[in-house]
Amino acid sequence: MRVPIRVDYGVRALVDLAINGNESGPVRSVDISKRTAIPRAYLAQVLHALKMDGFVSSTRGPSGGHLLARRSSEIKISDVMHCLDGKENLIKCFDDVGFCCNVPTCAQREVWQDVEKVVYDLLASISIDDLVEKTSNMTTEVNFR
Amino acid sequence: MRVPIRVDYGVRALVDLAINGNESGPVRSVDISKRTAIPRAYLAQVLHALKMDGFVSSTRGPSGGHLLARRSSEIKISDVMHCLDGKENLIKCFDDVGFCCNVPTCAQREVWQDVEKVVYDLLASISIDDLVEKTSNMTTEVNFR
DNA sequence: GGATTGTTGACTTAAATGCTCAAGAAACAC
DNA sequence: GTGTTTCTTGAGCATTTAAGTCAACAATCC
Repeated sequence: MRVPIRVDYGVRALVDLAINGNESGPVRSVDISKRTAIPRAYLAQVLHALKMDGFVSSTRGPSGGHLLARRSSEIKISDVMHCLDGKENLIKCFDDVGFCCNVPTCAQREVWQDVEKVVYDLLASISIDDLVEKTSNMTTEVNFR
Repeated sequence: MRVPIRVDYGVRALVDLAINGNESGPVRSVDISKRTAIPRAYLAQVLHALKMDGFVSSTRGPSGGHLLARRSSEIKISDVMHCLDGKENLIKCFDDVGFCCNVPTCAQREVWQDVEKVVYDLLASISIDDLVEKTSNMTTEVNFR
């Protein structure tokens, strides 16, 4: 069980946008890439996906770039997960009828559904803003060393 | 994020062993395969992995087969998960230092660790025996229709 | 010896993942 | 207009992983 790095990239990009965007105008994806160490071209794809789901807005041309389209406190990590990890389920037999559940009694189906729920509930309790806060605390600690 | 079907196979096989094994002697993997709809050859691999981690025992030859090596109430789903989903982490940067955390401030690392914990805690609260119970309830319901 | 069962390793296929590249399209400056 | 800058979009690529098959082998029992 593994979370695709692309989801982590998405979260990182949004946190970066929350910190460096807004007042000072759009943020170039190249700059995000430099700060977050996410490969340029790949980040472009991630940002585009985030745009399609309404998390960020973008403008082209000089002084163009990306901005958060919602308040950072209103973007939950579960939303980002859903956007970037696809709409597929934790295990195939959820949607693919007859894949594994051609067996009349399948008790563990419910287990996997519970796992999915527990993960999404946890991620729904954390917003981009929460991570911004945490990041700024970490930075402070570093400065005080 | 997806749970490998092999983990589900493992759980199903163990539930089948708990139901059909024990008193009546070892259970042939072919029989498990027929009842659970798990491909024969693949099931053999799964059973072997389960044996290596001490969940089942096996004997060869005629009237050979597999048996639970522990009580079904003492096998947690989290154990099976650990056995069959490998010892890798939810996201690469956990172990692979410098993979994504070359950035000094990485707040979401902790988030992914929490997700991992929450999943394992849930799976640790469910035993093979719990699933046997649930299965027998399901079967009863079917019979009463 | 012969049938039966698990063991083991090699192999195949298909899909997903992470990533690059290049041609395009909008926006802005001149 | 031209040119530069930025995002957009689709194609393509390399690697890994998952799921599964197969065949030779080893142990066990009759």
